[in-house]
Amino acid sequence: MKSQNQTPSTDTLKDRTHERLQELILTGDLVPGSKLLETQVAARLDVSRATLREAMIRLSEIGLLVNLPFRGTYIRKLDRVDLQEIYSFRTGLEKMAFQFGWDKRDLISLADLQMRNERLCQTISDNDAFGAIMAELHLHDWCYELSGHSLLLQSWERLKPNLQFYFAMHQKAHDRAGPLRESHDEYIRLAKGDNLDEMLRHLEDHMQQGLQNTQSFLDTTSPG
Amino acid sequence: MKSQNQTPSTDTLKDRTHERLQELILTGDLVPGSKLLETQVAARLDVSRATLREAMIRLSEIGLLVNLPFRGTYIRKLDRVDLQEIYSFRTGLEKMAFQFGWDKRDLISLADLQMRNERLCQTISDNDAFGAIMAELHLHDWCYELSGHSLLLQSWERLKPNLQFYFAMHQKAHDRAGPLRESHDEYIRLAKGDNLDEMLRHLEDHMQQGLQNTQSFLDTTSPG
DNA sequence: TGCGATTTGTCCGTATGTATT
DNA sequence: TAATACATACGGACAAATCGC
Repeated sequence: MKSQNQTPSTDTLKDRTHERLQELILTGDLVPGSKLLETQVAARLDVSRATLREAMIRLSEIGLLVNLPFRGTYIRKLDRVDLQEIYSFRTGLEKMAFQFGWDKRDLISLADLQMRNERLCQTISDNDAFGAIMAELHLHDWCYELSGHSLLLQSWERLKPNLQFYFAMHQKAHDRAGPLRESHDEYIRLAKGDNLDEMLRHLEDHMQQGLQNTQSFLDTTSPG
Repeated sequence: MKSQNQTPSTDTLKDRTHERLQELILTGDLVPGSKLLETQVAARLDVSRATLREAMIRLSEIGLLVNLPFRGTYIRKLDRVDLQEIYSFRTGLEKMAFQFGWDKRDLISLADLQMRNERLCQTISDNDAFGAIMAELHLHDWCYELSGHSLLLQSWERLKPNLQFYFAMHQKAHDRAGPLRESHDEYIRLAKGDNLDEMLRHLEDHMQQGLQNTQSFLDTTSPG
């Protein structure tokens, strides 16, 4: 008996547990650096320890959790170097995505891109910071889907939770956050254009700007 | 302070099981497309089902196994499209690696590269096909280590077993295989030089050549 | 189509080993 | 050093889903 609908997630408890635990991390409900006690978390999520452990393995693979053998599993802590790595890697991935997908663009996919951007602008106008973060990521999903490259898409899907995680931390620290209103205008314009090299060059700037927009608050946090 | 032994693998049975199972796949001991019966494999590896399941999750993440909920876990089958994806993604990753690591090269690391190439040439001379495959991958490890980029290195470490897997299949089908004697001469020369763009351009050719060198036999195999 | 056999998903109790106090 | 807390690992159990006839 399952009145399960909205999310087409697989219907194994392990997978739902994976998603729920990721939620708890991404919303900042679980504090970075803190230890996860298996019995405690299992009880909280109302699953067995075996099921929880299977869910945690995948979160460790992604990088949201860190497992130290015989010592425990901890919520990932992000420092400035980690964030720089995430952004530089993301830049490389997205350049690949545009290279693979460039010739696959058509009217339909470009209209789709346009829609995603409008949704982003809408959430920003609404002062919906969390929604804006999700909308921005969804905007960037576009090029990966366009590429039709499953390994590339997988890699992006693995990286994305780390970005969300950082944004959540950022937003929790200073409550203003999120992308700026016009930050994607040039991005969209170039993505619709016919100059791939210019698009690729812009990506470097775009990402660098995104990094610096969010990175700053780490400097004010206690080191270590 | 613990006296370190040969294998720096972690001490947990789950991890050793992961490695042993990967061995069985990479050596072709387990046939691509075949189903893994948990009780049977667990008995063969002399571990509990729970431990085996935890090990299998990570192999599913890498892509060597495919898990279908309630239906079972299967050994990955690679078709021509998969192989093309692996190679195109690998090309992108390695270009990133050289970009990140280019300015970090010094006499020591270049001597290290030289050594890896000489070892590769040696194994080829010895007609040690399996050793040559490992030596070639180790040669390519160089740029990822040089980059000092943990996400990039991780990504490569995830991709590498898929390459090994394919090489193993290839070698099992036709027993001649492995890299050619001079295939890396230009690669090494450019990696030692001072023209990054030329290096990046060569990578495309190098990978394309590697792909076509191995891809051919898939055409002679039954489709599906 | 249906039914029995098989296998996976999940839970629990428990024992062992490791880290920490 | 001893004691405690916890992760690791096992084996058995059962329901639910799938598979084969």
